[in-house]
Amino acid sequence: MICAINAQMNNLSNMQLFVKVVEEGSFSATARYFGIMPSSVSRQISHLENELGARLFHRTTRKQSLTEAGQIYYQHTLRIVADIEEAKRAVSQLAESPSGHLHVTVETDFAVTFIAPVLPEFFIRYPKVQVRFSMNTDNLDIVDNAMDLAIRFGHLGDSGLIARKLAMSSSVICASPDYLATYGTPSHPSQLGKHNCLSFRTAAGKNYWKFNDQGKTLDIPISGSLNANNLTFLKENALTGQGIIMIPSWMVHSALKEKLLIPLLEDFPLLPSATPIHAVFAHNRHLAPKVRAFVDFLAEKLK
Amino acid sequence: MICAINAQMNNLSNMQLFVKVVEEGSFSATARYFGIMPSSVSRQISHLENELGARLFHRTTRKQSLTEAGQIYYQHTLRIVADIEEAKRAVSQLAESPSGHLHVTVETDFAVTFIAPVLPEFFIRYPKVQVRFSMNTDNLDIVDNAMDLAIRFGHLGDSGLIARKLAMSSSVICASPDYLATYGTPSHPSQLGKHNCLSFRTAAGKNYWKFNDQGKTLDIPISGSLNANNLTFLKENALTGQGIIMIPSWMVHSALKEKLLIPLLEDFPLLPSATPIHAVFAHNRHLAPKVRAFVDFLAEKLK
DNA sequence: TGTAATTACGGGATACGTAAAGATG
DNA sequence: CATCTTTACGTATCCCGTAATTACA
Repeated sequence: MICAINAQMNNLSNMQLFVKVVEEGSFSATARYFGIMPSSVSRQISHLENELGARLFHRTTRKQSLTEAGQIYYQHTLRIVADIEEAKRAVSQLAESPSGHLHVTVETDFAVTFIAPVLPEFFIRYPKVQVRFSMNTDNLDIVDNAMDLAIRFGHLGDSGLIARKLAMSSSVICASPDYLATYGTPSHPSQLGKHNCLSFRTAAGKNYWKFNDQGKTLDIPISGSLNANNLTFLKENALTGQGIIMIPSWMVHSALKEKLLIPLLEDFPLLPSATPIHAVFAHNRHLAPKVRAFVDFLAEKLK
Repeated sequence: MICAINAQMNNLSNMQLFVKVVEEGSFSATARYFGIMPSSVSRQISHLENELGARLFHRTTRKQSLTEAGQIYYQHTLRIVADIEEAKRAVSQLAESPSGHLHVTVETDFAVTFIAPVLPEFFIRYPKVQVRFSMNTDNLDIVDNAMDLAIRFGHLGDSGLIARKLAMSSSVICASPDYLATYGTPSHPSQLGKHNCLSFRTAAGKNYWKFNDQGKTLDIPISGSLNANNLTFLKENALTGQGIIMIPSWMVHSALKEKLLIPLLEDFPLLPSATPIHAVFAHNRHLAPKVRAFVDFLAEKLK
């Protein structure tokens, strides 16, 4: 069967057809315009008339004119068809170039450390995107909160979501020179039990630090005077000599360099050796360009 | 809008479905509302997303929220759906009760004699109908001139049109007493050739008057000083004694009664004995109530 | 475990194009 | 006679509902 361009003209709404017939003043001309058979035009107009319960055209085989009902319907449909086109255009624009509002949920420290520095470049590259960050200690549900993107540490609780690895985050054990001068420097993980360990509280609530001691796994129970769910807060307390912390390296990069914090137990690698950082988003099909652009951008910058 | 039973939901546009899903916040609830399967809702939304090239909902199997594209689309479609309903309503109203403008083409004299006297009652009965008369000597093309109704004498040239007989019109031969006193009273059709016959000119241009002479048909060629395409004009000339006219009885009803005109050759019936008067309109299906009302009204009044 | 969304699948309604008929200028 | 609308008809397509699957509370 030969059917011009598209298999089914079903998508071409009766209304669009009707408007075109009015403008062309001919069924045949309209059929040629859309690349369909005149019989289809005739049937679709008839169908429309049946639905409305009113004749739209006075017509013979050679010419036609609008009935009053047809005139009224045309006034309405002309606007409707234009509005439909406009609605498609508005949505498709979002689907074509990165633009619109991008909602991201991310842990504060990661945002401050990694995202903030590169955001200016992102905005220059994608001026039509506006980013709204939600920084929460607990993982926000992507669907509940209409988030386009989440940046998650470690293993992913979300299933059915697309995850793209942005970077690996390795942690380090460290303390301030003050603290070490006062309480001593541990030379083996087992000595941590006697120290004041400032621990980070995830939603899961981890109470152990794991080490690799020459192939053996050491599970060291941690205790201390301070437990918090904010890395910056932990770091500040370590800097003031409150105790020993395990913290992502990137959080203390400059502090280590400036000897404000001293790395500990470097012969006993932490387990897992590194934790992945993922960008998590809801779907692969029809992924909004704004999301793709941001994820690609972060992946590039964190490479 | 309750659509429950209907076999095919094809008419239910994707847009209406989308709007309902947004309002309900659930695919299943929407399916229940429309009386269709949840799988249909899922597929139709997916189809819509494919057409638009953008995801409309963030969703898991339990809940959903609008994407930015979805929000924008919703703003548009909400209005569009309302406009579609309004367009249907506007047209259907015309299709339900007699209302709107009714365009009628009719011969002047018939309108003056028969229609004008009963119009007040018509307007009382159908106050929402406005009638616009086009009085032309030649038959107006119904389609070309977007006429809803034509009132036609004699045999119908229009084919493919619906005709409803309103009345039979019989004609009469007559002249003024003055004329007859001056030129004599014909006692047989054959004598008409010697008289001044004022003839009516139809589009066809009839040059004969036909009589039934005891079973035999007489074709009498007509000639005279006056030929016109207006019955009132002919009648006025007859009244002033200009000649003999053949004219519909109803045109001269009172003139005959008041002896201002005298019937002639009453023993020789005219052929055809009576001419039908038809209401002619373009279609039977979806006949607009305003048209049906007017035709029924005329048929009732001319009964 | 119960409910919601998705996907595969089969049957039936739908809508297309072809073709023929009717109408018109 | 060329062109336009309409209708009949056969077939390809689409869409629905059923049912199985996966995900989530």
